[in-house]
Amino acid sequence: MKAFIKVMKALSDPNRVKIIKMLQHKLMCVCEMQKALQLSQPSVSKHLKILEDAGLVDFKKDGLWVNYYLTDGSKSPYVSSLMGNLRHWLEEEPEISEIIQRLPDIRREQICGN
Amino acid sequence: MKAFIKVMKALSDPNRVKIIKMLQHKLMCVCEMQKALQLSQPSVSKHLKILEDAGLVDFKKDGLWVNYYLTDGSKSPYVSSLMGNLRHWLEEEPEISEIIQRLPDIRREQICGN
DNA sequence: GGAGTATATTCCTAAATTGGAATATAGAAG
DNA sequence: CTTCTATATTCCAATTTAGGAATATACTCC
Repeated sequence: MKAFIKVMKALSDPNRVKIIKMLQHKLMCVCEMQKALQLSQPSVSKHLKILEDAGLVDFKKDGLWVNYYLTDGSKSPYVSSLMGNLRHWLEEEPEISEIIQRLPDIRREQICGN
Repeated sequence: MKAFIKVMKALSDPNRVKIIKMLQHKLMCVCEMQKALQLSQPSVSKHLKILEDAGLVDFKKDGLWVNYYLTDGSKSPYVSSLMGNLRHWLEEEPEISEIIQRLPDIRREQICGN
């Protein structure tokens, strides 16, 4: 039950859902998401921790950068099912599609260091 | 997006999930759920309102009783998908199965009026 | 009409959540 | 080892949430 609630809570915040939708398109570092979401860096980090604890995302460090990506959810039926559905869900939502459209213009080299 | 978040939030609380799981077995009135969940009556009513607003449950009045039941979710892909999954999800959770076991002994005639 | 009962709503409190500012950590580069 | 930079953590304020007590509403029965 606790695991299920954790996943639901993780997906109960618009910014976290946006993170999931962005990661469907590419692996991203924290500062790229910060730029895309227009949030403070600590706030993004905290959202990512919640998503990680729920088993929705994982990361690999690459020097100073921390690259986040979606898990396959193989360890949890809740995660795998919801992640599958989220591939097509919300695609038409303006809030989402606008962010996705801007994604190609967000590159870490141009953002970080500010 | 708002509709999606509403559904996720509705399913982010253990007591509300328990309500959903109970309603999979039978239509219930508020005082029966109150007994099963060991919660105050206002608290149960408020949970039910949140579930209703999310499109997960609906009700029919029958005299003084208000009978709640699960919607088919035909108006929302999020609801129909999650409700489908919740048919088999959490069946093995002790928190859930214990409540389900006690369900047959909970009859409104013996409860209400106290 | 009035009394009684099941449910909803209001009001208040405690706890959880979200956000940013400030600070700490980790790794790269000199 | 010092400096710089990307990220994590801590701390605090504002908002939201969950709970119960008190109250209001709706329906039944007389």
